[in-house]
Amino acid sequence: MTLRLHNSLTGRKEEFQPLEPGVVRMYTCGPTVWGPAHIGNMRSFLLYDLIRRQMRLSGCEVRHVMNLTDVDDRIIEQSDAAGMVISEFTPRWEESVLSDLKRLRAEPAEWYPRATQHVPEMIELISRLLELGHAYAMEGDVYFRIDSFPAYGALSKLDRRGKPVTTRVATDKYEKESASDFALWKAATERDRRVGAAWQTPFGLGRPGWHIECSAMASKYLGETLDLHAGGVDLLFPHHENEIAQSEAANRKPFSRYWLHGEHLTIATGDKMSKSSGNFLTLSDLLAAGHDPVAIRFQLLAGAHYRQRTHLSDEAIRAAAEQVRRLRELELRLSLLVPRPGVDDAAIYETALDGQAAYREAIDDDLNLAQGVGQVFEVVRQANSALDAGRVGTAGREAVLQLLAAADAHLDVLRGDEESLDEDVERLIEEREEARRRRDFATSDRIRDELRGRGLVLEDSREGVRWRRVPASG
RNA sequence: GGCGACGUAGCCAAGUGGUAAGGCAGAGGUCUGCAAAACCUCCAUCACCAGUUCGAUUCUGGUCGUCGCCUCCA
Repeated sequence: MTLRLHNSLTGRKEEFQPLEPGVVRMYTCGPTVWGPAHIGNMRSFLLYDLIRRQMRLSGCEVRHVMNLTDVDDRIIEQSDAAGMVISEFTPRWEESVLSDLKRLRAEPAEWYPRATQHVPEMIELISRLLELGHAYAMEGDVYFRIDSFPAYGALSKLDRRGKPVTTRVATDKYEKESASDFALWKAATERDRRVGAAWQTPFGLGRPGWHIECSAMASKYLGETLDLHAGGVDLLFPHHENEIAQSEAANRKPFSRYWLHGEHLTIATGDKMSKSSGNFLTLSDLLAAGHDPVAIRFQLLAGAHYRQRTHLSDEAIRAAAEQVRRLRELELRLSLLVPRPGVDDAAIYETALDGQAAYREAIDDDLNLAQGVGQVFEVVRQANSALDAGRVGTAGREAVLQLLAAADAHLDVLRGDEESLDEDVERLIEEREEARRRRDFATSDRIRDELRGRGLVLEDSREGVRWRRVPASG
């Protein structure tokens, strides 16, 4: 069974094969760095993480570009308001996004190119479009001529003939040939110059339009045809549609063979999270509320299929944390197990193998991690049951551990952050063990309650006492 | 107005033409000095209506509801 992905271009699930066997070229739309990324952005970025992990697991070398848009209207506004040039303003937010990604254990992309560092590539691309008649200059702006590209609309399936042409015209300064022509290059304003967002080019002093950076940087790092391009659904139109138009008009080659679009994370009411409207949560907000980043990762990745709209609630994140705990708990039990020689563990062995197959199938079916995780937990329950009954041997243990590892290759939640206990806490735990040996349960219970108040739960097991952190309380 | 998606138990959620995975929460048990953990049991007829079908949650049509895109946005 091979990976099948839902391709937005065709609206169907298709088998994924990279153009060059063994190498996957993927471009994913990153953030505009004018403020903190919100947790909905993170959902998309974790989708990219899931894709690249699966590609690597299937034996491919991954070449992954995620752009950082570091020049746009809001960046210019904010920089100007802060009395800065944009190159002083954006680094802080770049760092903020990259740090969030790290906390959520996203594998780093191979490249994080910045728009402002690729102006020459954009100039070249725009020049080619001008030469080929796909673009025209007008009073310092350069527009893409949509009528010159008949395939326009193939991705978004928008029928542009019937489209109302009102709003767009009103917001643009100059007359365009057609209302839906979009800007490749924008003449610099006074403010653009003031904040360092203006470049000297053959078409005049100006700055890039929104879409051109992706076309220019994608081909620079990955070539003219990508295997896969991903982004949030809100980018499908016009951003991705325009990328296709620019790239294919210039290169006369397909721009990307597969398009993946991740659904939105909504706010609790079901409405879209949006930076500009202010109704959004950041990773920092959730961490401040006491949530574990690993639980957030689990929920964003496996809480729902990526093409399903969903929202994060405290309850959902707590449920995810509990699932993570159960996975870790099982792994620990298995690792501590000393199998009895000759034990018959055929049942759990078979169950684990079936689970592995089911898990793999779920992932192959358009990265259905939510379903895959369901399969894993079916095995988790049975493995715990078999452990209770003493019916796990070496083969069974290995098979279950393999399943956990297979899932964790996507989830990446088993490994905990290294944590140690304060000395006085260690001493208290030791004292309690002493008391228990004396069967002085009053003392031992008092110590346990004391530690519970400090956010530590103790578990007595055959292998000794274990501890774990929980929200501190009484 | 145009295009589109979704509506499954308290919550998160998978899925299929033949009477609905998994997780969290909850209830009752087993185990335990007591707990915790683990396990066992219980907990939905899939928004509504009509149609197709031997049979629909899954297909078709309609109704209601929620949301998205069409304009900067993962």
